Amino acid sequence: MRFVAIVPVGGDMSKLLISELSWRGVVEQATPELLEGRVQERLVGYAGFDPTSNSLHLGNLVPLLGLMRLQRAGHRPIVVVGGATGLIGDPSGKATERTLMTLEQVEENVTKIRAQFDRFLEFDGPQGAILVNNYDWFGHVGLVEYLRDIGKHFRISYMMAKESVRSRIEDRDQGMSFTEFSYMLLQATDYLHLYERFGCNLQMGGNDQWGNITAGIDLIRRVKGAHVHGLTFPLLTTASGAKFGKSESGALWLDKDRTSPYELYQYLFRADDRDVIGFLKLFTFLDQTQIEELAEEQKQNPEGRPAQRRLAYEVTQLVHGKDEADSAVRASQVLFGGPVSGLDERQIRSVFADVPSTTVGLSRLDGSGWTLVDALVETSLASSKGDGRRKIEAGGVYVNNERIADTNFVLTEANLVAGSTVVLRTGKKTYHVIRFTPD
RNA sequence: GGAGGGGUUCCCGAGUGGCCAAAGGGAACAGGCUGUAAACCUGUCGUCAUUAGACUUCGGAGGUUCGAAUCCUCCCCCCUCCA
Repeated sequence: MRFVAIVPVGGDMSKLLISELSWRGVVEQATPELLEGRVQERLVGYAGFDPTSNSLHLGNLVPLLGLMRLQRAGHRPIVVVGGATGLIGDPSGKATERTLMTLEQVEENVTKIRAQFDRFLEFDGPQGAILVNNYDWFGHVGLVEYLRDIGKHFRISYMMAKESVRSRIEDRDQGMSFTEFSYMLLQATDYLHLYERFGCNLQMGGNDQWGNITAGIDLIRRVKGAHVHGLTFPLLTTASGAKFGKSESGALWLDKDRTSPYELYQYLFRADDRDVIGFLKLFTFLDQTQIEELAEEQKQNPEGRPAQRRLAYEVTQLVHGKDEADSAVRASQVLFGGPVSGLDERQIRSVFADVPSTTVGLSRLDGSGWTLVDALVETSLASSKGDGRRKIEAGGVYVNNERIADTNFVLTEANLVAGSTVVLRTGKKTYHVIRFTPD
């Protein structure tokens, strides 16, 4: 991998880490000894990822970067994929009971997610990251055994007092199943297990995880008499109140087949001025000086978006690598740079790689041609013909970056750029490339 | 098991026989302004249809009625209290 861990020795290690995380605004809550830099031993820190989908998403990058920073500071990261907990469903931060996923779904998601960690963490060497699936230790535990060994350590009043439980019980028409109520026990057990097996002494997670994390800390104290630590990250919202990491088309995934590098780049490129510096601290490895310089540049030249530009590039590179990041930049330059009609074959190709695209047979343009409305629907730029027509009427549809106001517009060979391509756009920034192949 | 309250269009939430494709808000989408920003303003927001209009929708299945999201029957699910 790309980096070499700094390996200082001694009690300052955790102090360095915590001060690094602090100036970046990564710490929402932490246990006092950790926060005050009084932890002497090397940290073995874990973060859990429940397989609620077949890919990690942008939001997962926060704990993931937490693990990366931990490792770079000379500590040891553990990734827990929640093959078991994913079957139960974490009520934390959820207003409503969730439908259970099937075992097959979870297994499939676990497989896909596991593979995504490779590019972020160093798994080799004595301080190498460890990846485990909690189904490995939950899959065969019997209920009676579990209730005796773990359940006995939890008082109902303690569990009821947790925010995740209380808010649901208090809600007049929500309530909560025993299944979800039990979730915190499972997560606490994870921590205990990792403590016993790997000497794990830190759990990190989003701030909604605080209750689950402290449940684990308390369990370990009771069972082992040991003192371990916890840390939570702030939950991100954007300045305008939207959830971070959700675009109009849903979550931004780290899997390039679900969210292309170009889309990821564009999402970050559009970050609010008020958010962008915070995001740079949170999502990049740029140091304090570099970020201050960018903040200054941003102030001088907001329309140049130097901070957003850098943020988008850094994150895209982190997630997809340098080549993908470069081509996302190129595609953006081409599409937002001016008229598309003058594009040559090479530029077109660089755009293809990343921008959402559709390939259709050239014969679609034969005869009476392909109506623009139909093309919008087929490329998902419009959700229905009515929607497509409305967008055209409102002046929000462009063919090769030229506004089309006629709802009856028909695409023909005359609209091809570089002999094979039509660039559709709705609104200011949603592009879709159609490639026509001989058939 | 008993009593009561609920399930409405993406979300919240009004609607208790026709004036309901269904108020209001949010989200979202499009336009304007701009910096591919924010804020603000405007429009749209079930499907098809250029229009007229047609069709599908209010947990599910039946039924009453000229006509049902609204009434009746059965079923499913959720909440609260009692046992």
